[in-house]
Amino acid sequence: MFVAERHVRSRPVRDVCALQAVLAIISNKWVPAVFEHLSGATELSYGDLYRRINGASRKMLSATLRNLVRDGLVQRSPRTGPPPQRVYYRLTNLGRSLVDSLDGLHAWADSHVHVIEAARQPRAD
Amino acid sequence: MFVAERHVRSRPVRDVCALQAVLAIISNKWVPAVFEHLSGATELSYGDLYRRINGASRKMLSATLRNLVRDGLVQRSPRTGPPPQRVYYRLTNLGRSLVDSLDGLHAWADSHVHVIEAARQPRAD
DNA sequence: CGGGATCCACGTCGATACTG
DNA sequence: CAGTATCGACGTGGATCCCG
Repeated sequence: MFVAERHVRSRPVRDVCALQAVLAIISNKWVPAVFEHLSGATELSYGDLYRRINGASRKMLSATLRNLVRDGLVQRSPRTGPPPQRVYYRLTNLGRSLVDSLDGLHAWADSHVHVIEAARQPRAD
Repeated sequence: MFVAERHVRSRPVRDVCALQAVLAIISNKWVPAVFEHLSGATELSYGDLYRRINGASRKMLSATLRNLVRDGLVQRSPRTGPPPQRVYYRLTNLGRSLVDSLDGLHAWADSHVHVIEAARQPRAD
């Protein structure tokens, strides 16, 4: 896991691994969508998320949520009651702080992604 | 590529795709390390980077740099001169702005990654 | 020195079908 | 409603060898 731990003299390389670990989490295809929707509501059921996130299969949504719960970013709250049982998901405080920290990158992406895609054009495709 | 473009009524979902595109770039294993090292110097040669980034094969470093150049985040400057030819890489302005925007997430990762890993423990590894 | 070509292992993602 | 099981497609990453 440790990418660079030597030659740490004057320059940063403060902890690329931590960043990598977080990137590994949020770069899973449906994580950004889940974050986006959960940050816009106090809590959403599995079905709510499934309907809102277009394109994700149930399996992928389940796996995504399970991983986020495992990492303590999302809280799972099953409603043990009448037959149509529902499971609600919400961001934990940790999850919200991550979404907040992601905001800067999010804004950058919104305003610069077109520049990147434009730079890619010259190479066909 | 477009994950969520429908059902954009009142809630955000401002542009998850842009974020995903950027995440797809920076979540490539050696990108964070390359960014880190290039942001700590005006320019570094291929060999410099290869020596600094421990664990990366030449192939992966090449591919990583090629992609970053393609996306306009890194500039490639070959030194056409004496036999031991060298190729220098440096961040473009676009690349630097991305690294800057990544700083918030980087800081978050440094201070919270241990919490996440602690949360993961209970499930045996 | 700075790469590219090839082959292979592995993980992610998707479609489908099935269960409590 | 809320998932799990299985399979297959694809992409990333790594090792090795070769080239200018």
